[in-house]
Amino acid sequence: MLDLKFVRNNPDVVKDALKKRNANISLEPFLKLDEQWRQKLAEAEKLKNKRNVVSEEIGRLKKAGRLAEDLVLEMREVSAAIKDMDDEIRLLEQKIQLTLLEIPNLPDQSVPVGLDENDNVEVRRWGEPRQFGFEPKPHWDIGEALDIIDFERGSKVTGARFTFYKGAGAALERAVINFMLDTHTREHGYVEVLPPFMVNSNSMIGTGQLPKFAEDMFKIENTDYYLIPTAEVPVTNLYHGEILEAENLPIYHCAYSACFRAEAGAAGRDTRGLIRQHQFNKVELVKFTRPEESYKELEKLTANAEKILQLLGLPYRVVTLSTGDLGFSSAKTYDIEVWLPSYNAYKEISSCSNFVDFQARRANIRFREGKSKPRFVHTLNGSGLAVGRTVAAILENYQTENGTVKIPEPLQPYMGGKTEIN
RNA sequence: GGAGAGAUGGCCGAGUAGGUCGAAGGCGGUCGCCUGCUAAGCGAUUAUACGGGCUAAAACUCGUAUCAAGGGUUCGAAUCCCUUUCUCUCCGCCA
Repeated sequence: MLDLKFVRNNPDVVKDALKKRNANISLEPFLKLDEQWRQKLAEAEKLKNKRNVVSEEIGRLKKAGRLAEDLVLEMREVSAAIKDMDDEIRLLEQKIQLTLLEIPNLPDQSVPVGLDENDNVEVRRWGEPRQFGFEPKPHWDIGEALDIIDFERGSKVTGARFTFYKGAGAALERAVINFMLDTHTREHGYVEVLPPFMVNSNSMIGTGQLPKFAEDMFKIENTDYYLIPTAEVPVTNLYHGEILEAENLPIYHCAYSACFRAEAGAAGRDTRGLIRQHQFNKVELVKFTRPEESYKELEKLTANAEKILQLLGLPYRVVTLSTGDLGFSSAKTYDIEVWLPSYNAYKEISSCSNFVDFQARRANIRFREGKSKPRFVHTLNGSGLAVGRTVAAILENYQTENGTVKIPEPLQPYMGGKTEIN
């Protein structure tokens, strides 16, 4: 959420940002509502002041043993008027709030202006895509042939885009999760959190999934709970409504969770394999920082995620998302894309974003430095990494001509010393 | 699921026969004094949000709101009533 006062005082800056994002939102209704609201508020507050002053007077008179019927009668009417005005004001506030909640974040100056993902800018590459001496197979064929991934039974038991991992497949998934968590906690200084996999709507508003993107999520019937689309939601909201100690910043958390996405509007995309599932595993990195440090921390967070791919020996590239491809809450995002032979392309495996104070304002997460007023922290997060896609990348990049898969060295201790899936 | 108790400021904790309570006291924080240094001590100060005024912006100032959340009674609610949420204790159930 943007600062109400900022939008009021800098409508042109906001309009310009919306244009860069190709967001079709007009600010005019908002500005008009804000004007109305402030006027009504001033009127109501004047009346409330009168009521307070006179009520005090009534108390004084009664104590002195005098009656004050005329004043009581007058105040009865004033109170009724106040009630009506408060109703109007509340209605205006709700409208303003809703508008504000649906305005996306302002892109950072350094974000390339563009229409869509085609305008994303490559920042760097690591590793060389392997030259196969044979026709490489896609991971869904490898997984089925080795009997370690079962797509068909996933569909039978639940539905499309749900999958069973089996035997060495399940073990590999678990190994990747543990390897990532251990690396981030031991090497990169993150404190592990194991969050709830459901959150209430307030938390979803805090990180920006609601009110705009309700159709992307699974809601639990007859409750206010949603399945989390990412651990970002519970972990960022960990400090919802809190004032943090400045000396404790930055706070680094990493978290494993299952992630649930309705994938509304993704029909026909990535229909085969592990790439686009309704449920997948992810290790998430979340940071709370001082405003001055957030962009430096974004670089570090991205590097932490890249490190996993380097250790696993998976080629990747990093791109800066253009204004047209930037997520709703983000001010700047780097996508890390891993090389997938089946796609003959780099495919997103991590998204590292700086939300600046956008989420912090929604979730009311602040910090206090000495005696100064509380300020909003900056929040960041990134996948460190998407586990299913990592497993897919391992299967494809480490496949052998005879259909087996070599296990990357760092994962072998997590697989009981096993070096190959066959 | 049943019965009961509770929710007050950064923290702890007073305050309920409604009235000057944004809220005693303590802790913590900040500033000053004192002390060879540290500790201790003394004094002062210390909520947040929003709106208006004044500003380049602050500071400042005026006002409003906030004692879990929402509603009600009343001229007036931290205090009374209702609903919801959460916490704790006991019982039941359960991995």
